[in-house]
Amino acid sequence: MFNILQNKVHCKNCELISKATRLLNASELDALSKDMSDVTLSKGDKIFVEGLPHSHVIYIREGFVKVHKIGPSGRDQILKFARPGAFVGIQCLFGANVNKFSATALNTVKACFISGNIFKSLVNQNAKFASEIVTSLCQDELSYFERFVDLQQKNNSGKLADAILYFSNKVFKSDNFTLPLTIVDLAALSSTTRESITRSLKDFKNSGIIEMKNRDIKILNKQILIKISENG
Amino acid sequence: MFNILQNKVHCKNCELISKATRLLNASELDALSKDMSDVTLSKGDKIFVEGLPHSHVIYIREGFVKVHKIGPSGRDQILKFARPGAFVGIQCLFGANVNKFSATALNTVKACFISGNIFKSLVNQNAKFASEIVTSLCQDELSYFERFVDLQQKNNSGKLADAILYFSNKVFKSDNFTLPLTIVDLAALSSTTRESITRSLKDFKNSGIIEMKNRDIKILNKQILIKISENG
DNA sequence: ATGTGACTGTGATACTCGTCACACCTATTT
DNA sequence: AAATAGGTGTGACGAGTATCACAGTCACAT
Repeated sequence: MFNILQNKVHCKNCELISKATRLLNASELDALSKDMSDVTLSKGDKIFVEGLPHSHVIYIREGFVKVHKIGPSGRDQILKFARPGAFVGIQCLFGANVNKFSATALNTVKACFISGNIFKSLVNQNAKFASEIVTSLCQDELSYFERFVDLQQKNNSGKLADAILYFSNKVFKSDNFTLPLTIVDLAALSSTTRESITRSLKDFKNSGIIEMKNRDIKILNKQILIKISENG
Repeated sequence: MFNILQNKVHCKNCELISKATRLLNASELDALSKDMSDVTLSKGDKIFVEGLPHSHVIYIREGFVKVHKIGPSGRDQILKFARPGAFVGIQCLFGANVNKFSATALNTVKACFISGNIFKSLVNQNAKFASEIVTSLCQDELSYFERFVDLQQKNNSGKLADAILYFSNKVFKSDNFTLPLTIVDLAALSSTTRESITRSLKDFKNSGIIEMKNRDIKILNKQILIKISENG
């Protein structure tokens, strides 16, 4: 459950300070630090709930967070993952006043809750900080464009291969890792169904492309996985 | 073809100045105005080509622009439309140094080409301007999220209904309008095929939901169209 | 030890939709 | 007048995948 730490560290001494925050001056850092709450969340905790009024921007310091949204058919869809160093909820703060998506902790997460007013005023008074935020929003949106066309056009195997390669290359930087997701999450990420993911995974195992026990994955033939991702 | 006007208007006198640009001070406005080129483009002209190095941010003053991206299967996909008042290419300027999407004029377009360096320096030195840019990026991204889940989960009729309702409600604010798109574009927008759009349109006509001659559309039963969009 | 709930595997079935092939239509060109 | 190109309509077909139903597994609580 939500656990607000008493002895929180001042932002200026935080070793996980973001690139943007580093550009704040002393008084801005003080204001931020005074305002923010340092929180530890457990697996499954909702950080953000779609539809509720927006209140805080969240800075992820540790852990793995899924950012997801309910579609018109009621199926949940993972938009992206937020990992240490990422802000969650900036889009809702500036672009709406309600949460347009949810965010859920996939394991133990340490995060800083920054009230929207403070965050907005920092953007409004410090151009360097704002510029850094612009940069991260832009990078975010570009990768989202990529995903957009990929998910539209690839078949289920291709989408699953993408997901596995994402974890291998971007997250764990290893061919041997433990998925922080359930099969249902994998389906929400790949925009397909639980059953289809099961079947594709079975294909991959039978073809000797991966080994998988519980959520431990070992990639045996990355080249084929890449081919499947490209041709799928 | 590209036609650079000689007698360009100073930005401070432009009646189509953007909300963000209005927040620049006199010297910043001068710098922007001195740098930018005022260009008129014809239908079909490419404003931006995916894969080429990024050079300018484009501000649309008149006309209708499609922003599109080639997917892994080679099919083109429309990410969004840019209309008067919108900047195109900010994401590529800050998030990459090559164009990650294309932009094409759908009719006669008047646009200002602003060199990337100038735009970046404005964001870096004027927090109010930057904040406005952040806001528009955020709004943009939220509407992508919406589209993202919609296109994943709706059937072809639902997606087509969405497209028609978009033009009726957001663009022309009328139930009677001329589509600025070909059927092929409609397919790229709805993330389906030309043939499927033809068939769905035929359904809509046969059911008395719309009338359509060439690209003139008249919505006869908007309620049903909304139902199709919601249930599709 | 028994129940409960979250998660996963799998078979049968139906249906949407993408693909291919071809015809047609309107401009514009030569 | 013929040729070419871009855009559109339509029929037949099959692959891919969503859906449904049910069974099995595991962890945890009572």
